[in-house]
Amino acid sequence: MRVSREQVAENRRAILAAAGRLFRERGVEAVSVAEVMQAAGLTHGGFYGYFDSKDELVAQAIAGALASAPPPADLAAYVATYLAPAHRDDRARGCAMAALAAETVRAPAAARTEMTTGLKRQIDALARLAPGADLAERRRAAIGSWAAMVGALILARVSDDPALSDEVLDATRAWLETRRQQA
Amino acid sequence: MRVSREQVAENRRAILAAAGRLFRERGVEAVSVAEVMQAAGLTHGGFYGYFDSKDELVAQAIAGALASAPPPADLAAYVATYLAPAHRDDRARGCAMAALAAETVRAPAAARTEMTTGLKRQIDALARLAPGADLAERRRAAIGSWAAMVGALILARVSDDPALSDEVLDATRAWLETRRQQA
DNA sequence: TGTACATCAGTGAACGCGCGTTCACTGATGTAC
DNA sequence: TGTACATCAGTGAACGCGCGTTCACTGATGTAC
Repeated sequence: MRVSREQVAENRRAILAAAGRLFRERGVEAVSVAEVMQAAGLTHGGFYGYFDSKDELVAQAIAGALASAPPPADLAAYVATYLAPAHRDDRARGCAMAALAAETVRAPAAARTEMTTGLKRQIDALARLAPGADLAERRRAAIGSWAAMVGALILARVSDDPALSDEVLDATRAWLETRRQQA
Repeated sequence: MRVSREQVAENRRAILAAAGRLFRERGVEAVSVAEVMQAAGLTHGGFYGYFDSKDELVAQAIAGALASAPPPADLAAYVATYLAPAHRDDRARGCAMAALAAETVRAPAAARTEMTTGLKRQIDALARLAPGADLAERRRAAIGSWAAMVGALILARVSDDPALSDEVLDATRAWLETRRQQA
């Protein structure tokens, strides 16, 4: 049954949102096209009216998830929120780069390109907030801090020892804090 | 055809080594049991004489790959080697934590436990080398630095812009360097 | 040490299953008059 | 504005394929004498 143009636009949004959530939570390979469509309230057969392939969905879902992340405004607050247990425990709505960058290394070109675009945007945004005498120093601090944040979130998530997991978040936050105050 | 006890031990080693390489290079889900066995010079049917399941192989391959990594001796040299283009470009023989931690988040319990063990060992080793007034401060520096190293390697690998990829490695290395000199 | 036989590591066909993708069909939407 | 028909988004069965896993069989190894 044909649906209205508005419904088509809405369905497309629902598919991308469901894919963004499911991919972040369970990984791209572990989520089927049928699951994404069901989560969007549709059946799997209609998928190819929206996307040419699962690979195309992956690239667009990554782009959407990265673009929808709130940009950093205050550095200390951003770090505290990013390295919080609540973020660690909410993969489905959390940082798409921490959730998917490692597996995107082996993904088709389009997905890697979207991830690279998101990385550039994030570095630029953080460089505007980072301490430092000149742009080069602020950019270096932005890259180092962002690498530490992404790395810490991944390590905290993989740890099956809750105390170690919390320690990774707390220690990295404190370590970034003292670093920022020294600069 | 039955083979000697020495050959059995050798085959087991070959399977684990092949799995460690292939999993790091292409990810656990993208590598089949048959591929691992072929890379080890065997046929897939014999696999279940060595392991109960693919999940068990994954856990043991992760443990082996993490244990076989050379422990850090000199901090500056270790960071330089870890954040070098050669390491970024050699996933198959590189750091198993950078290659597999993110997807191990959703892996069966045994794999996560092995990854956690490797993480603890690495933090302890780095804490012995890190600068700091007391153990707590050295441990904080070890965790923050390790998170930055793992994060930077992942981000450098996912970037399809070679200049950005190099910059992520260089900037993180320089940033860790100045940090260490301040402490 | 040599022989006879039991053991068991390795082989490759086969299994059930879920995947990405295709397609004939349905019926509500959009449009021409 | 109302009607008739063309369009096309959505459905669900079906496809070919590769996966993890099983199993009957083979033949070299290991052992008992």
